[in-house]
Amino acid sequence: MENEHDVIEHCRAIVVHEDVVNKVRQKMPADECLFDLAELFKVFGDTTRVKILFALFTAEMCVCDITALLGLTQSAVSHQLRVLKQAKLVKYRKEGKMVYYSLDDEHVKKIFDQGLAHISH
Amino acid sequence: MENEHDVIEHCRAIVVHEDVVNKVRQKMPADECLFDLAELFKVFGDTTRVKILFALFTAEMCVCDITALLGLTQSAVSHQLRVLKQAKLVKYRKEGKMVYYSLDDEHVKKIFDQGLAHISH
DNA sequence: ATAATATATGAGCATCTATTCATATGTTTA
DNA sequence: TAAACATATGAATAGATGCTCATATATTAT
Repeated sequence: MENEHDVIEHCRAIVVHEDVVNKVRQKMPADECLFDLAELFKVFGDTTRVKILFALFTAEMCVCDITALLGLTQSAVSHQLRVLKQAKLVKYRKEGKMVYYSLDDEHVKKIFDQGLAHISH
Repeated sequence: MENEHDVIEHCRAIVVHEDVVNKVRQKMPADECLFDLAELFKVFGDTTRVKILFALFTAEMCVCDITALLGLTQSAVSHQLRVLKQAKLVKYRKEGKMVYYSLDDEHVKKIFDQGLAHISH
């Protein structure tokens, strides 16, 4: 009963465990879901954005504050805030000519905590 | 007492909230820690790797199985397994000419669950 | 209205990264 | 030993990404 498998690319696959593959395939979330998840983590995959999010754990900050904190250009910070905004991770509030950013998500902290737990072995 | 602030780059910064910046700076983890965290999330920031990890939630799999499941080349899968291995997210076991990969981390599932919670608003 | 200031944004560039292709390594079978 | 096969890996390439620079927008003060 193991001989009638379809030939699967590159592995000459009389050995592929079709039962395992099928079981796994059933339990996989939809492709779109996995794509969106990767997109979310991509946002977390940059030191500048991680720093901004960590900063916002502590306090709401204006762009100028964040720029001062990180020692980057205002432009660089603004570009990254846009990415965080698009990912719905931060929200903003305008007050005069200043714009105050704050967290807009309850999950980020938990995700970061688990991440920190991983890297400390 | 707000007038004696150092001039901080690009913002003419009589307005920067020095107290806030200082408080935030105190609570920031070490740079190296933030860097490592971003590196970890970078690993999660790719659809192929996310798929591999999700697959391994369900079962241990050989490279051939994973290749069949994802419809990629064996080389592509192998390269990504290396990345996951280096990040200590998967471990492997050799059996004859085949190599079986499985999860090597308790945090990934929790991180992914929180991520999924975020993307479903 | 003009100047000053805070933030946002488009273009360009340098760097990084995921895949492919070719090939190497290591194991099993004939 | 030679052939077949599973996996790993180096080099090359195409596409993505983060920063800088210049400039636009919007608000406040003069």
